[in-house]
Amino acid sequence: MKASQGVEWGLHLCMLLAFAEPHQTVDATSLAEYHELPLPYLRKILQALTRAGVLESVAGPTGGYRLARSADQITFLDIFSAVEGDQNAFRCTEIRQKGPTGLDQKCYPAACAIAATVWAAEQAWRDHLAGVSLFDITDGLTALAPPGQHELAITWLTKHTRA
Amino acid sequence: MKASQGVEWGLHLCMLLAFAEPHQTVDATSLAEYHELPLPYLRKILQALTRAGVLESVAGPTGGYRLARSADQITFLDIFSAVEGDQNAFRCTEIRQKGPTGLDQKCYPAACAIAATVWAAEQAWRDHLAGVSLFDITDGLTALAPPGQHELAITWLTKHTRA
DNA sequence: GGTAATGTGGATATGATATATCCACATTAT
DNA sequence: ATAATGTGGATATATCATATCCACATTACC
Repeated sequence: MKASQGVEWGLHLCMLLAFAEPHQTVDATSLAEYHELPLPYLRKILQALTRAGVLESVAGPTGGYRLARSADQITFLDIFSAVEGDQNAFRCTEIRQKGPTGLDQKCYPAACAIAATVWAAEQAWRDHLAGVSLFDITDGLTALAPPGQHELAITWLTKHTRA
Repeated sequence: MKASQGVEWGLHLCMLLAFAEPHQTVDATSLAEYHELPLPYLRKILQALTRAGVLESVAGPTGGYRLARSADQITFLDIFSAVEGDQNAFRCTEIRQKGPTGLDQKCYPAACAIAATVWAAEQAWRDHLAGVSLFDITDGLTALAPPGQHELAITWLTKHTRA
């Protein structure tokens, strides 16, 4: 089981944008350079985050991306779901209904107990991700002893943000 | 993010074997027929479960597979890890160290806060899976109103188990 | 000891999906 | 009008899950 690279990119880039001033945007090219990511594919990730309502996009010469709401209102689950989709990782194909002991479909009113158990575990995972916001991390980072990377990030942002 | 089919197969087949008498084995061909699974690939899954110590294999004409220990000592996590491996789904590639604000590697004594957060969520998921054993499910199934599928399974087992 | 039935491990083929790229178009500041 | 930007579709490539086969080791039975 493997999460896509885009999740890591999305989390780090949203974290970066959380340090920017509200309403200011950063263009995709700058974002790609910041973490040395392939620009064409990164655009897909940014579009997914925009469609999901995590980011806002602004077209035009001074356009770019910014958080769609305040950092404390964006959770890790929001970003994860935006990139990966919200399908369960475990897919029940109802193999219990197959084979020599399989019964007619109407004999299975309740969900497969095995699938239900695994899905409950996935819910625990989602609950944890939903409990952490971008602000929770930025807040923790600024509490670390300088010179921290977040200060470099803020300096970098002053050169790459547009009104 | 997607879990492999083998996990579903492993869970259902271990559940089936939990209904068998201790020391009795079921051969791979019968197991494949029970859920209409492709035999050659199923063998790989059974081998993985055996390597991980979830199942025991017996070679020879009356050979086959059986649980390596009692059903209450085998958790969903045991089976999941046996098939999927124990790597984290989220892979941190340390993109924080790359780009214009990247620092020398020795400047990063602590783990990436983003990766740590996601991995903590994965741990919550594992904790949940580790808290459910095969016995927990079989015990719940036999409490359901008959005629239940587990009774058909037990009948089927009497014709496909070997001493 | 021979034979047949089983599991094991390696090699390989196939298919699905993530990753990556490109292009025509819409939007907007200057 | 021009240039810089984001959008969406189409497509190529790479990676991994899925699936299959084969030579071999093990063991019950004759």
